[in-house]
Amino acid sequence: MAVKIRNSCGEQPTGHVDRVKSMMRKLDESLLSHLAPFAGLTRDEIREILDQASTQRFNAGESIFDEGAVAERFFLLLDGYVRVVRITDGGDHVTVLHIPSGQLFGIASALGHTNYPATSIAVSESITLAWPMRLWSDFEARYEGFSTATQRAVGKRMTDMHDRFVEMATQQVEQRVANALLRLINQMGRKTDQGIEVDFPITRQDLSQMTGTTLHTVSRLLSAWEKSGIVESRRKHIVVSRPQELVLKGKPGAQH
Amino acid sequence: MAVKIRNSCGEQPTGHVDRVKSMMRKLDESLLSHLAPFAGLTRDEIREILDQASTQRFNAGESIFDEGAVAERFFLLLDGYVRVVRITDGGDHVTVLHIPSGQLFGIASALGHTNYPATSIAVSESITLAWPMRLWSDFEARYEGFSTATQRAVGKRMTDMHDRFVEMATQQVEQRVANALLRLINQMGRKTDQGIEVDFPITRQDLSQMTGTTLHTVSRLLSAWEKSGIVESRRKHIVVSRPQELVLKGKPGAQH
DNA sequence: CCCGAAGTTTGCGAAATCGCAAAGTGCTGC
DNA sequence: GCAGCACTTTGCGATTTCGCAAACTTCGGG
Repeated sequence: MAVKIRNSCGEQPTGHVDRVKSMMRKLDESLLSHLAPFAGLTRDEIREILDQASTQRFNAGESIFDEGAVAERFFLLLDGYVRVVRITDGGDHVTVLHIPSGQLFGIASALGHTNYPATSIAVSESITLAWPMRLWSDFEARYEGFSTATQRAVGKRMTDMHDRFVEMATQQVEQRVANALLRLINQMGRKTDQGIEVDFPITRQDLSQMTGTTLHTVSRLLSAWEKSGIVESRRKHIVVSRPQELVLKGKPGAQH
Repeated sequence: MAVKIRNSCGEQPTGHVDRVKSMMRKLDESLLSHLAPFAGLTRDEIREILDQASTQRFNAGESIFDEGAVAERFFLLLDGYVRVVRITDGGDHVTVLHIPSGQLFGIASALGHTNYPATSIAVSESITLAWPMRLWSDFEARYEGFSTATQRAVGKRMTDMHDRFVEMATQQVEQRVANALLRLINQMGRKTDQGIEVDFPITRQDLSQMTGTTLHTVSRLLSAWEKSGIVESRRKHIVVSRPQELVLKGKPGAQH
């Protein structure tokens, strides 16, 4: 095994950039072949799909599309992470959803929409493929399983949303934050020596926007958890060292 | 204009029962022809669809299907109202959604599910049509527009859900309850002399389960609003007499 | 006609969470 | 190497909302 190069505190492993560069050079069929919406398609079909796609790179913090804009394109996240947010009249940001790489997003057509219902922002450097939205119905008609796979994806997001809604309606802040963090490390976590780390830069404010609380309260909770040895955190980094104990915090009736 | 017969306080108008009876007798093509999923289909197609359906009647409070059960059938609500709830480990009930008549529900297949993700309960006497779930893909394939219409319906429920999530994350209880009540009278309201009444029996507890609060708090809010002349309520009945003022209560920064 | 169940109201103290303020800390660019 | 900005921490009082308790009201059934 290669010796790990420790880069200046908290950067993505060097592998990332290389991967990105290679993606930008050529679009390999194998990029898509193992993803649910394209599983089972022939090499030629995938080639066809790739040839119609445009690649794009986004820096962390860059917006990919904005709420209300006409939905001209739909996207596949090849690498990185994307956050979907809604902004209220009062200016509050609420994070509706996180997209890990490999998933479609901005799929307004799958929901019968002509405009994007929310804003998408890259939370770490991200690479996307994008297709003109008019191809959506072609894809559904032409490619076996595409439609089913996207339905399933929509269904999953729907039930996730319900889960979070129920959580918001019934649990208190500590439980909500604990569960949000657990979801993050489950779906977008990276193993480290000290535990599982959220795989993109994340602030207290970000967490508060996912859970409907304030950055202050999140800070207090993380401090408390850090004292109990459940998490370790640095600026924009959160490592969960004892996930099982965090699970307890996420359940109603947990001890304090 | 006919003189309105005032029936014993708060019952459904007599027309309801008659309508129900006539539905039970024969299934008329006109029942479906104006509903989005079936719009534009021929008389014969609708006949075909109706012939495969089974009709069922539910009393208020009766469960139509339960969370987790294998999704054997999908439903169309012909008359009445249905509430979709999730029940937490802690036993809390959270209302995810209300279905007005004319809409499909229990459409797990549209979301790629094999089991119902939530429980459905009739909140007033309700009549449903139901089809075996295996027909879902037939319907999608055979009937022009069915698929699109259901996608749109799913999309609408998705954005509604997002809206409510954002609301839950950012607004305080009074605003949430005000908005919930406004949605109820907009979508399932009935005009009366005193204002707009929620068209099915609804308790403080029900409202609290829609908004993530307690029946006590809802009671206090309704009492206050009643004092200001915004609503009038009797046991299980809520009439909004001044909707515009309720809209103000639903906005952040409203005066008290 | 009365009784019991279900739904509603209200008071009051307790708890959770916020909001504001101020200070600390780490990172980046120059 | 330093300045400035972004992010974080923490204290404390204010506010919202809950939780519990008790009484009241309405309705339907026997």
